[in-house]
Amino acid sequence: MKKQKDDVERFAQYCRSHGLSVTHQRLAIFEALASSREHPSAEQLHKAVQRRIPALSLATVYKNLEALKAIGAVADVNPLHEQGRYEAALPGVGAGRPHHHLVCVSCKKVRDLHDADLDRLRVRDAQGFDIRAVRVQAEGLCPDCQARSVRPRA
Amino acid sequence: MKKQKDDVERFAQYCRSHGLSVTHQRLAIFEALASSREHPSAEQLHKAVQRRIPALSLATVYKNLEALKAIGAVADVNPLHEQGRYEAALPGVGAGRPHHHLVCVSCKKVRDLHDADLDRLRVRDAQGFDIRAVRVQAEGLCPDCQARSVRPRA
DNA sequence: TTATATGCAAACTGTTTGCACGTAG
DNA sequence: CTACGTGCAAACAGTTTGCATATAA
Repeated sequence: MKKQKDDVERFAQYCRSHGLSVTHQRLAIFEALASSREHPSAEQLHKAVQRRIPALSLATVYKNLEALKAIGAVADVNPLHEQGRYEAALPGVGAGRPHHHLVCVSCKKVRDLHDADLDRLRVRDAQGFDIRAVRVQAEGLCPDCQARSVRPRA
Repeated sequence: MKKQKDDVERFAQYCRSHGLSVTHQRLAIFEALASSREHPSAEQLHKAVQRRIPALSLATVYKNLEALKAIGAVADVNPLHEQGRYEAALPGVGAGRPHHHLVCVSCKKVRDLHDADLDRLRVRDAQGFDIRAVRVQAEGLCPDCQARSVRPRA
């Protein structure tokens, strides 16, 4: 496991080439994230990195996650985490049939996607999970946001 | 569109048979949700229903969504909305390759799911979206939570 | 040296809770 | 009549922001 050093260097380069300084906090946060298989929340990450940097503040974790997302070094697991979204599930009423979702990563709009092929998907390696539903989430830009991004300052 | 009356009745029956009273607030909230294609948030729903019931409180909307989820009449679009979750995305480091997710609906654990077949998925009817990624999210119970649910009060 | 990052505390947003009153069954 | 639901206000949790200080380059 000496490949880790390479990764650190690669991360440092990536930051510099994108105009971000390489602080030890930033480095530690990224290392903790990259070596975790937990898809951690900001708080989990904060706790983990505090073992090495006790003075680390939670605000710094948030600011770094934001900065690293902006340069593409970190990604949200989930584009819809800012507020709960609901749908009717009473069989036969509203959205009560199996379906998938189109999600606009910009305005967070969600549209239903009905596709019998996708309904047939099966997961090969469930890692012991008892799977209840397999949902496809297609992420991209909705028509409105595409139009907006052609003329960014409209 | 006189089928709506049937749906209302069906919803009322469903509530009663699950021990929930049928209040006009509850009915209006469900109708608004079932007739929306927006996968609305609690606040959007609140605003929408307030046009008919101006005194409706946001707390009531939340309590109803909770109650209706408990009897299976409403579903979360997204099992991970309580906090942001992150992953490293630097190409080649950590989770920086295309992959999918196993999500435990009980403890919210997320595991990576690598499957070349799933990577090949294409969406048939993108409804004008410019799709950047197609992610499969398999939802179920993780091994730990399965064990727990065998002995509920351990 | 100087632009950027950090830590702290205060502000905000989305959600939950406790309790007095109201209403469905 | 009585249990369940509602509305209000206060409490909470997660996240963001402003500002003085510290640090990378």
